[in-house]
Amino acid sequence: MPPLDMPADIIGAASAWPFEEARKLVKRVERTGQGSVLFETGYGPSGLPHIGTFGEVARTSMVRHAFRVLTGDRIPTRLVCFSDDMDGLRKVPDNVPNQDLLRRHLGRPLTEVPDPIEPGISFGHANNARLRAFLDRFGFDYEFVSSTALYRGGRFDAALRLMLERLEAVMAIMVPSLGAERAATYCPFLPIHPESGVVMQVPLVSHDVAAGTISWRDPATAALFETPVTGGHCKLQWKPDWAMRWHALGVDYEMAGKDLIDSVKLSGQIVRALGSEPPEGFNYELFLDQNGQKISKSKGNGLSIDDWLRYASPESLSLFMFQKPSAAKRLYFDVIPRAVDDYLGFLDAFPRQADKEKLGNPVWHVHAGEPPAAEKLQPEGGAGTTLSFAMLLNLAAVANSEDPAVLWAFLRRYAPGVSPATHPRLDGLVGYAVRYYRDFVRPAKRYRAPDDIERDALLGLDAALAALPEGASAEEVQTALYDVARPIPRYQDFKAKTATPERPGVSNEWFNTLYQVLLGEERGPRFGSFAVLYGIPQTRALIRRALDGGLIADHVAFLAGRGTAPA
RNA sequence: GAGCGCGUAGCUCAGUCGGUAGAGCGCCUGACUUUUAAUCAGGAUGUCCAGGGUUCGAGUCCCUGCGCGCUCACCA
Repeated sequence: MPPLDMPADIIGAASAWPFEEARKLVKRVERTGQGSVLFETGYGPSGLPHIGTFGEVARTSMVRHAFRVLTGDRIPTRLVCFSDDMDGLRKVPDNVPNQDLLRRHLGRPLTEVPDPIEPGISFGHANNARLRAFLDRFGFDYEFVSSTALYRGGRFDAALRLMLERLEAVMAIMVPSLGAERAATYCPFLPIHPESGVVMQVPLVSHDVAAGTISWRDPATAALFETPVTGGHCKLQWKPDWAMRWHALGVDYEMAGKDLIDSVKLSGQIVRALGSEPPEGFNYELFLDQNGQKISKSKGNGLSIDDWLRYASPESLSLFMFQKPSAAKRLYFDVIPRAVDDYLGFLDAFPRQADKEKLGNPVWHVHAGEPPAAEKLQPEGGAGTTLSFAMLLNLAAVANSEDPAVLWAFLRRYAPGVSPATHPRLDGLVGYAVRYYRDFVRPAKRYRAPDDIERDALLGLDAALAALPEGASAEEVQTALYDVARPIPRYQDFKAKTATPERPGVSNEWFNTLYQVLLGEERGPRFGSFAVLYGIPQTRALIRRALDGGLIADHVAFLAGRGTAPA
């Protein structure tokens, strides 16, 4: 991290939430005198990483960076992404193949269940690898930690023996939080069955602190087992597990969703019973879908991480995560363009801002204090401006093209000399806009068949286009358009500004016909400009496809290919 | 039952330390165009949920209430 060239009082007064969070840690360090700080995020590898996983790592990284700035980077920090991969497989996920295979392994640790996709590797390990690839894709600085590896490697042994020693205290914390039925059988230790390998949820028969063992009975056979709590022979129940981990690793900071408020409370009490201080942290609000429902993987509502990254940059998602973690936010497709344009706007403003504002600017947090320069378009004789994503989406619709090169042709008209080489991030935006067009705009198109009058008019237009000289300008095409329609009574407009009885104007209906029949839209671009950029021969081909019914047939096929019915 | 979040323009939402209410979209007018909507300039729009309190001053802080929604109470 490069040194931050800002006065200490400005940094000290920074009020963005990552700074507020980091100050809790500064106080903690002052109180305890500790020489380093550990951040943790948790992950359950029973499924693929999701957008909440990203949010938690991104937000924790922002707090970590703020802490480093507040302390001048004098206190070493680490971020651990902890995978709870020794957890037993509770139910077979609906969205994976080989359901039978998984069903045979129900109850066993995820790292003992074969992966339904990749042979020769466990479900837990496979999902761990997916998580790491996912995090690496964003360039997060983290250390991956496997629960299974630590349990089996003995890293938790001392903490596990301590918990056994303080079992009464732990029970006293947990039991009141449980229903009567569960309380009667609750035990924080979950022995791994030595024969079946299943993570057993059984009542405690007895325990031996000196030996470090628990005794329990197999409910199926009534056989009595004595199992060491150490060495990976036992796992802990969720809340004691969290607490034990905090204690054993010395976790100083972990945030969690508000659904875990009670868990944080109980785990905090347990970690105190083990003689450690619970980590700092806060509870962020959950994400909702378009209708205000909680996003859940099983329901498949809301937005997946892949959905977002198909249409927008990781930075824009990072910005979304930065903004108001304490408010429940709706997370669905429509918020993407807004997030992208907010991001571009903040990036644009950053160089103009004073230090104090910079520390409050989301891009400072998104880019760990070093936001890149905004890519601007410089029209001839004009000031540079940042092209908004909203405008690019319009352009993609206007260009009626899934080809980024066509959009670049539009952009060069505005600012000659620009290219993907000079504006690589803008090129990324162009790619996103094109995809958005393909996935949202194009499916909504409704092509209309021309009637006889329209058919004649289109034939006339085709002939007029054919008669244009090579390299005709947009204006010449536009003029040709008017001249084709002017003699046709349906399109004559005698109320137009410049209309005379001899030379009537041309009504909007003519253009609307072109949009509806040729582009499948109710509105469209200035047609002269469109035809030139799209290409005169291509436009003529488009007209022919409209006349022979090809456009409608193509669109039906396109929709069928996507599995959607025509609009 | 317990714990939260939200309520601001037609819609979606910002609003930092308490100091004359903002953005985007939409809408209206105009520029450009031979009259259409990539663009540009300008404009209109508010019971800041309600009531009370603190204050010289409250969208903002405190209390109460109303409405909408979420989470937890089995597991993680």
